[in-house]
Amino acid sequence: MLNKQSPLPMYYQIEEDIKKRIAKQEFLPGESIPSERALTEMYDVSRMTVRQAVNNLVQEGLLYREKGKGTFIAEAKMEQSLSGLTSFTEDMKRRGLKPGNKLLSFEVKEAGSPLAKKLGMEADERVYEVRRVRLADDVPMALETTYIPYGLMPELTAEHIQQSFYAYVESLGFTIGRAEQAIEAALAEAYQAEALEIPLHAALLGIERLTFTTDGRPFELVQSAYRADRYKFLAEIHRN
Amino acid sequence: MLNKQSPLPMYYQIEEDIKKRIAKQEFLPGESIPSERALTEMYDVSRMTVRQAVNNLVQEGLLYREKGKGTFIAEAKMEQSLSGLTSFTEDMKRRGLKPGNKLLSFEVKEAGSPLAKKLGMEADERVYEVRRVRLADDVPMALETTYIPYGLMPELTAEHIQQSFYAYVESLGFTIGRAEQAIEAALAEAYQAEALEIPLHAALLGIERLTFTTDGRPFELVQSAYRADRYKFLAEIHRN
DNA sequence: TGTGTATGCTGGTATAGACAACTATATACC
DNA sequence: GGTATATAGTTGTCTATACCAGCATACACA
Repeated sequence: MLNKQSPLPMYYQIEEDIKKRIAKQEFLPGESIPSERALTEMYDVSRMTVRQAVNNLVQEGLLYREKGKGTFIAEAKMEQSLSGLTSFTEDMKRRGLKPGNKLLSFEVKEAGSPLAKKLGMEADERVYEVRRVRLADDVPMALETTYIPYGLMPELTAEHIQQSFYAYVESLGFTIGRAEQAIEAALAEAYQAEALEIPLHAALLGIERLTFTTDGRPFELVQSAYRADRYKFLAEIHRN
Repeated sequence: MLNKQSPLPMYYQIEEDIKKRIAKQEFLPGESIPSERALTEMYDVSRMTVRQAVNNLVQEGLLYREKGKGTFIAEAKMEQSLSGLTSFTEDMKRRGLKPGNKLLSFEVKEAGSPLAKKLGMEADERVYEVRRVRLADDVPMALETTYIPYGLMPELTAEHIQQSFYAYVESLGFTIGRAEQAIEAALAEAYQAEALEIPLHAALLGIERLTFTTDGRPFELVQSAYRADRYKFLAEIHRN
């Protein structure tokens, strides 16, 4: 069942196995999974190891515990994990659309005061400014401007951005942690209407995202304007 | 330091103590906290207990770990915890505004097909429908319609809703778990413009929230239209 | 008929110890 | 001066065990 020699920790292998069995409908929503002590015997590990695996799945929302009764499968979610920090590309693929890109500009300029404050840098330091139209099934979906501190990654090229920026960031040894998002509604101005091929004053969904590494340094600020007629923002939140 | 007789678990007391010391700036952002073995001695508990406390704080985003180096304080967040499932009332208080309420209607009616599907019930079952204008500092902020399955809480009154609905739900023995939110932009229609005292075709932020108990049963569907000129939706998301 | 109560299950908390993997620093050597 | 190498400190993983608290059931007793 488990590979004790594997470099993958055993609690992780157990997680994957339980996920697989839920996916195979071996366990059904509302039913309980075997007790922790039973899993201890099944996987031949200690109970603490089982608990580490189960805790992670509870954290993800796949399982829930009830003291004195057992651990149960949660109802299936409406979509494959709404939560989590994803790129436009991942987001569109998940929705079954073909993601596309049209680069409008790629420049390095002085940050200026408001931007510098958000990105935790000095106003006279430089940032990359990348402006793009984002496409879904070849139709304009959003107008997006990304700001990245130049000092953090002086080797960055338009290609890195166009391919997988997050993968590039992680290849530099940063670990992507969390993001703060502000979402608001607005009316399309002339330049937005033109780029997105929509009427003037059509509804837009504006999303501003500030993304941080795990040690709390901001590394990108993204300002997007999505066509309201084609895009809904989906999120999942948990009670503390 | 810790009270070993307390009904509060020791890992929880340790969490609170570390939080307090961060708040007091005894530990500063970017600095490391004492090593797990040091904390083991300080609190006179086992290392696993310390790890349980620290793990929870890492989960909350207050700390982050680096293998082989230590555990560090994360940078302060821009606001007091953006994440988490909160009511309109809590949300407004957090923003420093005085929350208010104007009840438009409180009815029980047949769910009908689309609603029933979302709430996991039959189309001929009944739901509460509560329509309200939400105020902030006495100014209309949002138009809100809430649907609640009648069968789940047949004793519900307008007062429960007006005071603290979530507290009432939990007093019935349900545990509030997670919510799925869809956020979109729209233009104000006539009835919305009137209720919110804004021009026709002004921008609106539409939020639809489906809230579940921990065992996966949906118990409320809320459809809100917020004035875009006065409201931004803030969220925090984490990388998986 | 009902009502305790004992029992055996569940998850929750906590201990003490072990070794692995990773990081930084000091030391010895060339 | 530069480069291995040892070493000590860190978090990561895992074991084996113990007792507590909540829950359901069966059974004895009134």
